[in-house]
Amino acid sequence: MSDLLERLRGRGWRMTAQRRVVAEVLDGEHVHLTADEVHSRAVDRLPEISRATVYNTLGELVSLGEVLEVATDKRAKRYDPNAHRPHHHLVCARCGAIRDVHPTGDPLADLPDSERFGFTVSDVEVTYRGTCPNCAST
Amino acid sequence: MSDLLERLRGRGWRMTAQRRVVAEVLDGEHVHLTADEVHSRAVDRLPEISRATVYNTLGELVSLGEVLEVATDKRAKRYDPNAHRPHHHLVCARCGAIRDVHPTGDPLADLPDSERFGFTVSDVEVTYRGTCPNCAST
DNA sequence: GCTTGACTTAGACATTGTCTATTGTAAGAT
DNA sequence: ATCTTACAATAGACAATGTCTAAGTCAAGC
Ligand SMILES: [Mn+2]
Ligand SMILES: [Mn+2]
Ligand SMILES: [Zn+2]
Ligand SMILES: [Zn+2]
Repeated sequence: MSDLLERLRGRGWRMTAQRRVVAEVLDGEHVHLTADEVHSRAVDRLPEISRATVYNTLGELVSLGEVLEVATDKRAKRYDPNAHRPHHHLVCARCGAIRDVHPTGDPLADLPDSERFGFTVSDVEVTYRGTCPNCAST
Repeated sequence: MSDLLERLRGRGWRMTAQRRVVAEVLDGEHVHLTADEVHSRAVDRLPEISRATVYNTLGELVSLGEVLEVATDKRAKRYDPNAHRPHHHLVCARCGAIRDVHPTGDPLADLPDSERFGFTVSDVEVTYRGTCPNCAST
């Protein structure tokens, strides 16, 4: 992920302070941030960055396939910089904590043709829900 | 599903015209409606019903386990009256069409203990994405 | 038929996301 | 180094979705 900026430059991305900051925020320890969380962390480094730019940049990163949009939260979209290693998510229903998980087996193979209704199925998103150890102990 | 109203009455639900209309809308052929779609269909039958009541009633039905909230759409929550037969969803990325599907196998069994991080996992939501036959042919 | 606590309502407010007109600037050309 | 210009950033309006409150209404038990 540290070469994200290089890859983007190679793709003809114009490098600006704002885009660099958004990429750096995504590259940090916090995965699965909402757009607003990305914005507030970006503001810490570049106070004048606007909300619109954060939304634009996130949208571009998604289009480029460098970041995934995940719908684990029923309120806001979350942005996942871990776009290159397929995985799914485990979410605490109480506090919202999110972990990447790697289930065995291929969920796509579990959908027989008779259940595809003529669709061309290209992707599966699996969300496990439960209670995290922290929330269980309180 | 036609005895939904009976079940609710049995649970001490006070029966009002508004709640009856919301239940009737959910009971119709249209599954997976957004709150606003439920409201607009409810208004056809009971013009003075308010948005707040629709949101309240949907929330109550979810709490009672009679309706499911599904996050197939990254914009608005969708409400699924098919709460009593476990299933997952197949979504057209182009037009948003949603189908109920019944994959083989149990996705919960595919998540080994080592990938549960101490969570108590109680539920799995699987969303298959692709292109519906209608959208593919145009 | 009353009474009463639960229900509904209008509309303000909050959150999340999109769009536009204007201003600014990264990067190639000179 | 400076110039040029197409692309990017900005403020803020607007849109869509969801939540809350204070006041009025009514279903259901007596
Ligand atoms: Mn992830
Ligand atoms: Mn369904
Ligand atoms: Zn938790
Ligand atoms: Zn379609």
